[in-house]
Amino acid sequence: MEKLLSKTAFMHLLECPLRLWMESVRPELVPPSSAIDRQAMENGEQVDVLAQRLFPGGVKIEGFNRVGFANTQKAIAKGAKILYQPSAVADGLTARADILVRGQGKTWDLHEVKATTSVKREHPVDVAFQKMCFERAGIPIGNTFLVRLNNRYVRDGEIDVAGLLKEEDVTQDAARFEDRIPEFIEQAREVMSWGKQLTPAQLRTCSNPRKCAFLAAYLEAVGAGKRAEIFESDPSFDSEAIAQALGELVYPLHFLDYETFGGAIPPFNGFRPYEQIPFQFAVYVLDEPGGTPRTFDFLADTFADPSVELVDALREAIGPDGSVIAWNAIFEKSCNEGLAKRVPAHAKFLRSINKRMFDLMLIFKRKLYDDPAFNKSASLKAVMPVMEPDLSYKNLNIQEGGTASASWPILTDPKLPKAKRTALHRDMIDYCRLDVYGMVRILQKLDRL
DNA sequence: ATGAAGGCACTGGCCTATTC
DNA sequence: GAATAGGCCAGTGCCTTCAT
Repeated sequence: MEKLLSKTAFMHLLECPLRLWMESVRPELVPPSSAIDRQAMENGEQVDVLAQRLFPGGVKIEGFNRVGFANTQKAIAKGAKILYQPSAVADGLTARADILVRGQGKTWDLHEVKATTSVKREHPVDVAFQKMCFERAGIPIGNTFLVRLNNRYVRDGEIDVAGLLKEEDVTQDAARFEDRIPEFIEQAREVMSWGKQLTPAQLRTCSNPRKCAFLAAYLEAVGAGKRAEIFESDPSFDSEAIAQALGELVYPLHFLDYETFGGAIPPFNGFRPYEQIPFQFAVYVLDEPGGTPRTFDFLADTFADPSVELVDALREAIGPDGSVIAWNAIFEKSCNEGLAKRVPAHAKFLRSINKRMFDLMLIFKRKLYDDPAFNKSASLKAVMPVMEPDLSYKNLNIQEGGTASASWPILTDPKLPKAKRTALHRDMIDYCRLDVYGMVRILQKLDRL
C-alpha cells in the first residue's frame, strides 16, 4: 500500500527538510524530544479537548489515517453534524482535523485548534493542507477557523472556555496558500526519497544550520571529524570594556536564578495562559570581591500559588542594597514584575531588585568576551562549560530548565513516596544552584582578566 | 509557548559637495 | 542658483535570542 504523506510530515518539511528526511529515512537518528517539546504537545492536547466544549454534542472519531477516515465516513453517513478529530485520506495524503462542523448546504467548517496566543506564519499553510486533503477525500470545506488562546484571559475559579479561547476566520489567509501546496508536496516526496547518506547539497537545505538538532544528530552519526573544530578554544576579550561594565556593580552582589512553571491552561487563579509562576530560586550573596558566597534556596513544596512564601524567602536572601545579577535578566525581571502584581505588599522591594539588576549575559552577547567554542551562543549552557569546564551539568539528574519545571508537579504530588521526594528535592536544588554558582565563577574570572 | 530586547537591513529626511 | 549624488542619522519593521 502506498505510504501516506501526513500533515505532520508536510509541516516538518516546511520547518526543515532535514527533519522530514530523518524522520522518514533514518528515524533511528532522530534526537529525543526535549521536556519543552513534550510540554508543547501536552498543551496542545489540553487546549484541543477544551475547544471541543465550544462545539458541544460532537462525535469523537477514533483512529488515524485510513482507519480514521473510514470512521469519519461512517459518522457522516449516520448524520453526525459535529466531528472531533476526523481524518481524511486522498491521493496519498492524510490529515486529521481538530473539529468539523456541518455548515450551510453540504459543506463543513473546519476549526483548527492551536495552543498559541497569536496566529503564526505556518498556521494558514497548515489549514490549507487540511482543507485540500478533506476536499479531495470528498468532504467539502466551507470556511476555516483558527481557535487559539486569549492571552488577556485571567483565570477565576473554573476555566471559562469562551473567555480562554478565541476564534478567528482564516479562510482568506489559507486560500492564499492553496496554489502552493502541490509544489510543497512534491518537495516532500523528493526529500523522502533521499538516500541514507546525504550529499553536501542536501545538507545545505537545512533551514538553520547553526541550531538545527537534526543536522547536529546527522553530523554526530557520520563521524567525529567536526567535533575537534567545534570545541577548539581561542578566547578573545576586551578587558577594558569588561572592567567598565563590571564597574557598575555594587557590593554585596546577589546572584539570582528562578525556576518557573507555566503552561497553556493556567493552573491557579490570577494567572494568564503561559504566565510563568516562579516556584524556586537560588541566591548566592558575595559580600566582598573574592569572598565565600552565602547561599539561599527556596522550593515550594505544595502545588499552589507559591508567590507569597517565595517573596518572603526572597526578602531573607536579598538585602536593601547591592546589585542583583542574573543571566538573561529580562526573564528574572518579568518574574519579579508578576510577583509584584500578585504580592502588592512587597511590590516596592521587587521593583527595587529590578532597578539594580545586572545582566551578566550582556558581556557575552556584546562579545566583550568571546570564544569560538561558545558556538555563537551567549546562553549560560553554552558559556559556562567553556569558561568553567569543571562545572558540568553532566553529573546532575536534572540538566535543563525544562526538566526542572516539569519536576515541580511531580515533587508536590502527595502520592510521591517520601524517599523519592527527598531525592528529587535534592536534584532540583542542585540544578538551580549550579546555574547560580556558574555565574559567580564566571564573574570572578572576568574580574581577574 | 511567551515576551522583551538586541541585531540588522532598509527607508526617508536632511545636509553637503559637486557640477552645470 | 539649481540639480544631482552621496553620506549620515534616526526611525521602522522583521527576525533571532534567551530564560522557563
